[in-house]
Amino acid sequence: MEKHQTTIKEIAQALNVSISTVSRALQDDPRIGLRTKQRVTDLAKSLHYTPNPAAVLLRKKRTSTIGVVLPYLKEEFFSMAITGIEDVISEKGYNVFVSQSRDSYERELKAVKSFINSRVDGVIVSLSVETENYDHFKELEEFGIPVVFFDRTPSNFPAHTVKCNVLEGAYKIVNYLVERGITKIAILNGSQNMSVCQERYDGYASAIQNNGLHLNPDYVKYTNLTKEEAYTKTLELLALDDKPQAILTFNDYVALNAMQICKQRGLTPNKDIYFVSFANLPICSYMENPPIASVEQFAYTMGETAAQILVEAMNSTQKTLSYMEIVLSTEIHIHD
Amino acid sequence: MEKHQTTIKEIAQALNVSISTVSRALQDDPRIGLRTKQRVTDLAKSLHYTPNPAAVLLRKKRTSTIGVVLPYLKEEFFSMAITGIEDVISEKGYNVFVSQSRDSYERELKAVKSFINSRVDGVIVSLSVETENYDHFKELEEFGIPVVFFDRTPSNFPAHTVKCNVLEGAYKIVNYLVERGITKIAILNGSQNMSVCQERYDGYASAIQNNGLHLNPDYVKYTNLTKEEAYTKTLELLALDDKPQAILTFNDYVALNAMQICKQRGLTPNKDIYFVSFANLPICSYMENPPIASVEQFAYTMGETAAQILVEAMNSTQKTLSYMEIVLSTEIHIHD
DNA sequence: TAAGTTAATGCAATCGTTTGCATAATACTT
DNA sequence: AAGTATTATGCAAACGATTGCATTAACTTA
Repeated sequence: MEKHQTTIKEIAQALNVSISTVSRALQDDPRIGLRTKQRVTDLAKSLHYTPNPAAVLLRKKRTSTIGVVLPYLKEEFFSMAITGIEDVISEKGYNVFVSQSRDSYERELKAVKSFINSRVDGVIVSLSVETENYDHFKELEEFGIPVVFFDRTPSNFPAHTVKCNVLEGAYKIVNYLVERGITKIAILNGSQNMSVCQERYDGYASAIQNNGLHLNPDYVKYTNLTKEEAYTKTLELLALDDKPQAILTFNDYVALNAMQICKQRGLTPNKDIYFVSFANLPICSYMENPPIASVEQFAYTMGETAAQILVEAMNSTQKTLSYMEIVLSTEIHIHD
Repeated sequence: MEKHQTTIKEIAQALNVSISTVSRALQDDPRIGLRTKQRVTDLAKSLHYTPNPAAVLLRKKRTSTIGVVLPYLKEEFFSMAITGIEDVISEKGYNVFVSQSRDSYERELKAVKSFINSRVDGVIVSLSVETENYDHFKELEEFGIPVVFFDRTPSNFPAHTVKCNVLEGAYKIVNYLVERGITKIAILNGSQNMSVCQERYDGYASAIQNNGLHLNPDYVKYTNLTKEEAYTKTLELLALDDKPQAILTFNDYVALNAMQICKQRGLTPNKDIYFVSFANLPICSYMENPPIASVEQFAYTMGETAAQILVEAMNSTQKTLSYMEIVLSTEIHIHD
């Protein structure tokens, strides 16, 4: 295997100039004469010269690579965010490493460690459900690698963050239900330790209370985002004497699973029991009875924004003491 | 920014030994005494030493990184394949770069070029619909970078490939329909220039003919996999005087789009007109009326297999003259 | 105890670039 | 024509690791 790759040295020898001249010519350094520059670039092109990234890194200490860790690639929300990140980052000449935590703390940790080993210039993260310890991100900072969190952001940990105004979204969507005369509303949330879940709950709770309704603790469920828990918690809700008329779910995937179990119990989702959800993913447009309303979270924009902040952070030479916290506003989509 | 990172040299100075001793100690070279080895590894650990990948690469000429280019991350088929690739490859100590072509030849080309620049050790590809020219893969080979294709493999281009026995799958699923008494079967295929599409057609055609049925050219449609073409070609089928009773689609996404337009025309999919499809993606389990049968393609296994072949190819020193062509057998799932 | 082994460590070149500091070549003044 | 800018190039030392070869220290053994 191992085919030969042209080096700057060979170009120098072939042209009978020094290595530094070639290097400078290729960088369009004004010190190099036009004729020489021309000869160098011509030869480089014809030999398919490509600078050895290792050598460049060794000097420049930049890999022009960023790492992204997120729960699941297969969730449209994340793959759309990736696309946003890619579009911004690749335009700036960076490469992207993507790693899935599959909602496991262990895997997230491993991914971050491996990003440190490969000396990425920056990292974008959306936390796994399990993550409660943030030491691996502290370690990144110790290595001088900036980090930006999006959507699933840490709580009580200072960092650049990008998220949606989940509180407002939850508030608005509950309001919408109440306006339609639906008053018994449950919430099938994510894990308690995720700040987005806290905010969802807060929005939900204040909408309930501002409408003079009773905040029923039986209506509040948390899940670890697995299909199993979506099932059991939904069944718990259905088993209540005073069944809820509607369920606000953490996201469309939780909604899908909850709806599936409802069907199995003979209930027609969004007829017998309403669902409202977060994300508004394209897959929902294929559903027979999709959630009647959802909070759009602008995954692509989130990715873009996170990437922009990261690029800034990577380019600023001095250590940042202040962090950016971007909150994008949400939008409610009615599906009927 | 730029925090300091421990080097082998610093460890050497601190311990008053030579750089080479430290290097060897860390590699557990038998030449180094046990006491020294212990002191070195201890100090390395306490200083959070991590070898500089650039320096290692410069000597070893291996990045321990592979690149993956595929159409869409958001398609479950591909994200499952990625997971298979990741599992194999990360166990062998490699990192994975993922890039989406979004079914554009341009983007695929760019991704491959950037993989060359960053000197990945190997590449796994599933072609974009548009790709008809394979020069960028030839270039990879010129750089000594092995390539493995999966699922969407090139035609008339010698290479390592992993795919399913699409022909057999198509044959079996058409047979299944015929057994159920359905004889007017159309095919809504992908692009003509993809070999998997050719095979789908061949399986379809021979099943039709072996059952003594008429191979109606009006029933054969090709699409570029966009939603729009799924719509228009489905409408063309619906507009025929002799409407098909069932449609075999390229994959579940095409099926979803085709079914959507049927609904818009007042037809209930899988009641008024049957669908059978390829892939058998998890999302289909959430559908009201999913395709009545589908050909399972084992995305995860494909990813795993492709990764294994790549690892082998990367480790073999001499240039391979023969290529592996793995054909996984398919399985038919009946959904009613 | 001198000679011969063996075990442990060090030297220095190398990988392909970049870059600060010379130096050489040319052009510009007067 | 000699002195001074100006422009174009080259030298050589980094960057952080690996590795073939040389060297030193320690241990046997007769």
